Amino acid sequence: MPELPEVETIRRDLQGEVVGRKIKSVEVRNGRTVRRHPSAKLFRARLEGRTITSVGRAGKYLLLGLDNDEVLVVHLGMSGQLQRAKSAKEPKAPHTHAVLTFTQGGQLRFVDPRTFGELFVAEPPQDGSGRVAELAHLGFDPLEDVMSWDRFWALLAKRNVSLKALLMDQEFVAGIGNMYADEILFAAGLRYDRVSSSLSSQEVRRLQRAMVETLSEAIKRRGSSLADAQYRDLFGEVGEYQGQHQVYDREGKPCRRCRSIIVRVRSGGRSTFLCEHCQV
DNA sequence: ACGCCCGCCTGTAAGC
DNA sequence: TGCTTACAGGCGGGCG
Repeated sequence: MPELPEVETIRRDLQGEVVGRKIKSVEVRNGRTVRRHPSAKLFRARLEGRTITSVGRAGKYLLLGLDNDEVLVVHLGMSGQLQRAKSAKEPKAPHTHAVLTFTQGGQLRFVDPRTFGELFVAEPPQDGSGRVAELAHLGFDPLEDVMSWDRFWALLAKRNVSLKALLMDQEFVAGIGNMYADEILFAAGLRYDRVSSSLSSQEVRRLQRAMVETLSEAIKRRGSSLADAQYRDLFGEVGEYQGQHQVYDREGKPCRRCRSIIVRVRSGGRSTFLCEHCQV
């Protein structure tokens, strides 16, 4: 399940692969993928003939800047993948829902078995924030928007939610999902159900540090690929960070720090993994 | 304000 | 072995 580290890995690879390329044609093979648009035809018309000028990211969204200042937004959802094909002749993977063909040859393909992902073209950002209107709700970026710990503390103090709910709230901080929320909370030594406003200054500092370091390290290892909804990068390769996981998907295994057994609890239909000894 | 549920999806794996 | 069921979860919406 692609979260910030996986999306950032793809963003960095895309930069060298698609910037400067002109979109010759667009094929939409599953209309659900472009559901924000009235029709696939209108989606295609917004892209054909455009050149990609930049590749950005906002939370879990990829932002492909176009030469008319519009933005192709790519959201991978649960199971979305972008695949770089050197030639149109390469066989298409099952669930290939959209294909961009470049004038210089080669394709960018969107593959998404569970179809939670989507593509849409957004109007140029209007308000000077640099953010397209559809993504205006997103909170700060944990890696781009560095803030002092006391400002972070002030943000936490305003809320009375569990730490896990807060970390996963895209309107608070953008890019963290179920998996990295658990890993960050382990690294911070904090339980998922601690109320955000109850943290001491030391705990706030630990949380902020854990957030930045966990996500940075995961990017260095090119993200996490698990058995379910295998994340793959632009070239079909798996990530390596799953080998570093401390708690996520490690139910029943010994904590790498204290050897206690990692437990799984369920709430709201979601799993949380934690070490009850290391996280207080 | 917040917790929790549902619906949207399909591949995988566990259970009978 | 073969069928059924549960599970994975990002996100938007709704309900209490």
